Parts: sequence; structure tokens; C-alpha cells
Amino acid sequence: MIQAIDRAAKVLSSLQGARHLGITELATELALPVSTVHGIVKSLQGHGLVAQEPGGNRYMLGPALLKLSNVYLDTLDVRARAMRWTLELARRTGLSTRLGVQLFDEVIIIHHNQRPDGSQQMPETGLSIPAHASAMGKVLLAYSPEYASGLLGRPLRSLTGATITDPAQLAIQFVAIVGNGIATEEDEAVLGESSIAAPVVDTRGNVIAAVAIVVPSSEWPPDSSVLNGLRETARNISRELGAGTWPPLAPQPILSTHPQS
Amino acid sequence: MIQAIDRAAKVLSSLQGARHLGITELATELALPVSTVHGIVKSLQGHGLVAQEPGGNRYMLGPALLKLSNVYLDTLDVRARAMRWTLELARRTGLSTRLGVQLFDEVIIIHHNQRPDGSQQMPETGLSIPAHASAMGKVLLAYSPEYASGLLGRPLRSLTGATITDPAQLAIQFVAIVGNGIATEEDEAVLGESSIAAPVVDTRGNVIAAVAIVVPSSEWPPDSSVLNGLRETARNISRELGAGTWPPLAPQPILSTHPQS
DNA sequence: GAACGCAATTCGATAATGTCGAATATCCTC
DNA sequence: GAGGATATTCGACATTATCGAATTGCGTTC
Repeated sequence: MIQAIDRAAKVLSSLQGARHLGITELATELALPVSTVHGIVKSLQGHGLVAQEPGGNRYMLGPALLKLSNVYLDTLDVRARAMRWTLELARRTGLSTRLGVQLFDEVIIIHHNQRPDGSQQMPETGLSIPAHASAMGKVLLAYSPEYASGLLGRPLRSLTGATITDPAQLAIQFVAIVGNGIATEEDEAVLGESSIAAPVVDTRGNVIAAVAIVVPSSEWPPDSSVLNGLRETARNISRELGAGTWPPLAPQPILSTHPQS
Repeated sequence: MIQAIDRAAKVLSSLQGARHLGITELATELALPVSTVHGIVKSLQGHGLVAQEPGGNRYMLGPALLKLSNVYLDTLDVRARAMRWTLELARRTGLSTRLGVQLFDEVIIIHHNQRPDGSQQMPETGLSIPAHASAMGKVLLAYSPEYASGLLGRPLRSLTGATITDPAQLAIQFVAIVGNGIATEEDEAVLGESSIAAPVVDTRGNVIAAVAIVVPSSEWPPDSSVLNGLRETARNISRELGAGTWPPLAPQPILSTHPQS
């Protein structure tokens, strides 16, 4: 990992958390000399990745990120393919649907269909949710055991009283998820909101995304038509991506203890 | 400018243009050794700014950009303040409205209100338009003459037959824009679409964004109620940001030829 | 209105760091 | 199954980023 780039990314990350920061504040946060941070920030600013707060000596994230992110979304094959299916699913179930991918310990929502009841709802594309507190996250973790085992080693944050932070409990859920291709979550990220999710698979059998339906906790558990709709949607998207089987095969079993020969 | 960061940004930029690239292709494009590019890409990947194309040896932009960009939008005070006014403007005029900021030679749309006629329209937030071909861009350039003069030195790209690429002609427009606080554009970016834009000013009198109304070229020129609506909207947003006067004062006159004493 | 103090910025010496070419591994094609 | 091309690893070298000190600029106080 190249040091300067690593540090630059950390600067972006800090600004992501704090919104507005001065050079000195950044330097403190990253435990680096101010002049070093200054150089990094100016370099990022030169590419529009960071911007000067209007009329101030503080810095914030820059507009180039918006342009890049727009291209990122356009680049995603899954997204383009999935959109019509999740829209259809939202229509049929009357519920809001999501498509998400993994970003380290989080799931990030790459597409969102609002509940078709005409009410005013916040667009969710771009939102991130800790993976362990999200049905989509659980799906993604269940199919990437190497990553999951790392995550379960660290302490997990509780978002609501209902967030499951016990590694053992999560591990059990993962097994169940791989078993039937469906993950659930009850009030674990947001009170009053629960969700169910299913994996999206590509040609080579990798789980590359998750589809979810958000169910108001008052309507929990969803009836089986919702569940079947979700399954069907995940299968349709996966098929369109060239996947062979759905639900996907269990991830390669964790290598047993003997050295690979 | 720190070399490694500069190069990393260029990698992102290349991926922005080409969507999917292998290490070798990137190396060719940037005229750098493959191993150097490899190091850069892996560092970016380590932060989710770049991602491996599923099942491939090629790379694309990464999901972290989406998260960053989302925070960027939330960070923007102008945007939060302007949203209700541009919505109102779209309602009153029956036309689509935009809010944009400058990103070097382009304007990037940070908020978009669809035409309220219920038709299906593409969301435009995140789109970028060459500044010289956009009414918002002309506003922003007109009020930052140092930048504008640099831009006019370089050859300008023509997007439609109607794009104005003659520096002299643009310079004349800039003077007019500063004069009455309104810029226009007729088919210069997209055929069939014209627009008018006005500056948004902050406390210190800086033009930090532009508001625009998109007018179908078949309805051009817009009648004066549209124009007044735009003026009023720009003034309202600016006032909410703490601006004193609107339209903004002319930018500091270009220093005359004698050396500053 | 002047002086203080803090924060941002500039500068230059130092050595740590990234860079690059060659070697190796891996993937895809024929 | 062999060949070519591409990605990846490795290590020596010198370029390059880093850091501390000095300077500038700004906001705040008296």
C-alpha cells in the first residue's frame, strides 16, 4: 500500500465523518504533521476531490466525487440489469426494495425503489448500513466467510436495541442463510423497519450483490408471497447475469487445517 | 502536488472515462510502468475507491466513491437551502430546474427537479456539462474571470452545432451576464434543450453556485414570468445564505497592467 | 484601530519512500 | 497442452514525500 495514497484516502475518510475540518484538525485526527496533511489536502484539492469551504480555511469533500460516483453507478452491470426487476418487485409487494453491495464492513445501497404508495420518501441510494445489522449485509457476509470471520472477530456496533452483536449468533444465521438463500433482520438497523434479502449471483457463481425488501416491523413477518417474490427477483437478476444455479452454492468450505498440498 | 496522489487521481479519472481497464491499459494511457500503476491501483482498491471487475483482471471505480459522494451532497449548505426554492420554481414554471457548481471546466449538477408534468425523466444529479456550453457554466465563469480567461485560452469543444466555441463571443456574453445576472444558452449543450441561469451568492459575495431553468427549445424564448421566477429564486437562495446584495457585484475588475504596488 | 495568538502556508534538508525493470505467476487463447 | 499476454511480486536505487522551522495571513480581543 502506497503511503501517500493511503493517507489521502484517510483524509477523505475523515472528511466523510466530520464534514468540515481544518488542516490542524485533520492533522490531529490522523496523527501527522500539519505540513504533511497540508500537502495531501492540496493535492486532492487540485483534482476536485476536496474543496475549500466557501470563505473559510476549512476543507470538505469535493465535487469530483459526485461525478466519479455517477460514473460508478453507470458502470455497474448488476445495477442496470436489476433495476427493472426491483421496480417490478416493489410494485407487486407494495414495499420498498433495495439493491446493495458490500463495502468492507458495510452494505452500500446502489439502487432503491420507493414504496409505490405515493408517499414522500427519502432516496436511499448511496446510504450505507453496517453489514451485520442489515439483511443484505448478512447475505453478503454469509457467502464470503473469509471476510465474515474477520468481521466477527471485532466488536460489533449496536444501532438499535435489537442489533445482533454476538458473533456466535450471527454465525448461526449465516449457516441458515446459505441453507435457503434468504436473510432477515428485525429492527436491527432502524426501529420500525425490518427487511429480508437474497443473494444476486454472477456467471462464475459469486455473490456480487443482494436484493432486499423493506418491511415495516408492524407487518412482520411478511407473508410468503413477499418472500417468494424476493426469491424470484433474485433468481431473475442472477439469471440475467448468466448465473447457472440459484440459490448459489455454498461458498468453498473453509479449508481444513492441513496445509494445502 | 504530491506525485503519488496526482497519479492516483489520474487513475480514477481514466477509469471514469473508460469504465473498465486492465493494469496494462491504464499504464499505457498514463504512460507509466505497469508495476507503478499496479501499486497505485491496489492502494486505491484497499480503500474501495477502485474495485476489481467481478471475475476479471480489470478494474473499475469502486463503491467507496458512492458513499463519499453522498456525504458530499449532504455537506453542501447551498444545496440544502436551495432545494425547496428550486422545487417551488419548477412547480410555478412547469419546467425542470437545476442547481450546479463549478468543477474546473465543467458544471456539475448537484440538484435537479424534474418537470412537474409527471412524465418519466432521467435524474440529472451528478451529470456534468462543459461550462462554456451551459448557462450555469457561463454564470460561474462570468464571475470568476481569472479562471475564465484561462479557459478561453484553450480550444473549446463543440457539443452541438450551436455550441459557442469562440472565446471573443463568450467574453462578450460574460460582460452581459455580470450586467444583469442572467445567462442563457440555446441548444448549446443538447439539441432541443435551452436554459437560463442565475448566480447564487454567499455571505461574502462570492458566487458559489448557479440555478437554472431548462426550457425546451420549442418554447424559446421563455416569457418574462419565467425569467422573473428565476431571478427571484436566485435571490431567495442567496438571501438565505446571508448574501447582502443580489445580483452580486461585478468581480474585482481585472487588474490593470501596471504592477501592483 | 492596533496587537495578540492561532492556523494555514511556504521552504529546504534529509532519508524514507515510491518507483521502476526484471523475474515469476496466472490467466486466457489457440 | 503449449504459447502468449497480463497481472503480480521483488529488490535496488534515487527520486520524492516528509517533516520541523520559519513566514504569512486571519480573526479576535482589548
